[in-house]
Amino acid sequence: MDTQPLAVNRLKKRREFLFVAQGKKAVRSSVVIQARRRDGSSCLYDTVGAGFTATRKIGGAVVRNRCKRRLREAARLLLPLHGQPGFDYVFIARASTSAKDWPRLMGDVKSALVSLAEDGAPGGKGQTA
RNA sequence: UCAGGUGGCCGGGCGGCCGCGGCGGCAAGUCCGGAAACGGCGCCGUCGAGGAAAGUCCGGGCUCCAUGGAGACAAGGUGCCGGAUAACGUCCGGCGGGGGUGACCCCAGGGAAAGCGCAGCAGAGAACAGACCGCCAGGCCUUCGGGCCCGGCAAGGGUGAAACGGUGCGGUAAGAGCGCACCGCCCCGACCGCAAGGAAGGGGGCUAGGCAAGCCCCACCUGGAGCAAGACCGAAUAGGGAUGAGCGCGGCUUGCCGCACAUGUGUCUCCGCAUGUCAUCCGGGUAGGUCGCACCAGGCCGGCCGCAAGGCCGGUCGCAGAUGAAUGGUCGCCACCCCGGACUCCGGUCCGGGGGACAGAACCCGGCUUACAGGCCGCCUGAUCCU
Repeated sequence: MDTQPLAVNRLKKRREFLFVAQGKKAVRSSVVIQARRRDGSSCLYDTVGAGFTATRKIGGAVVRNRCKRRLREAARLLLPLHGQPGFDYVFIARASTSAKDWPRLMGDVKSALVSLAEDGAPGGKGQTA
């Protein structure tokens, strides 16, 4: 239980997204979050990774950009508090992400992160599968 | 004032709190990530989406590939004339045709006496037309309603997208450009215009049809692919080359096979298994990284030329550069619009609630097309009112 804020770095490569997609996921009405523990060899245990996705199904480029920005802001505020060190997260926008009230969107993100942390390993040592 | 036409412009503003990307300056460490290439970390300043950034439909710049020159053919595109432009299928000014009382709007608008082809249905007849109903003279018959035969005709009806000129008068048995007037059409055409084209006037009794967005003919244009272009740097693994060291025998297809041998391993032998080279360097090159990458057919202001598109000259400004993709998230206030309520000196005031479109640069320009809440300005037209 470290109380220090975690450093967040962005996932940018396609293979990183595919890797995280093999992990657990938590579904809320305005967001889907996937999480997976990174490989032990190259792991930095004081950081978390974050990536953002909005499919074409959500809307045009304007809507998808807005969804990713809102999720990015939510992740910036919540991930250092509720993310698990050594894990990578992928935030997937849903149809209601762009129009959801900001406090409710934050609530969805927070509860999804918390349930992923409980599900996963107490103390950060559990299996990813 | 109402209705309409047309050209242009805007696409909310201000402020908290938190955050992102570029550039410049200062400051930098035995710092962080990475094998490396390279990237990152602090502070200050500054800049940071659109009129369509969209669709990717044209035209260029730029890059690589191909290419001796010229022509022919094929394929695709363009299609009145003149101008603008780097260029265009764009723009401007004209011409012709069509629509509208008008401002104005719309038009793929070359060629149908080069050739082929097409015209469904309806209708009597549709391309060197045709006679169903109908009209008329004569003959015959008659139950006096009309019918039949032979000939003349195409005015009227009806069909159609289109029926081989229209209206009127004359003419005739009935009719017909048969004759005449006007309109239309065809041919010639002084003169005007750079041209498309216009056109006074003259002649012709009317014949010459439509579709080229069916093929075609004519004129002109076009090499291909695209910034994931392309250039540079550059792991691991496999394979290639060079040098040095190592290297037994036999076979041949000359770098492979077989045997032997060597090395490693299990305590040693037999036997079994594995390897048959090692070191250094070079080149190509994947993941990855850097450049390309933002200063130009540039914006604004003024002057001159031009009806205009636009051109020339001078001044001034520096104006996004991301790459799982920055330019934001959130909360207030104001302005605008709509709805409800209250008050009112009928102009508004106050309170509450709601709304703000289409849409996100991706190498860069010039256009086109399409989408769009709401709003502003100029000019013009037609009504109506007042002076």
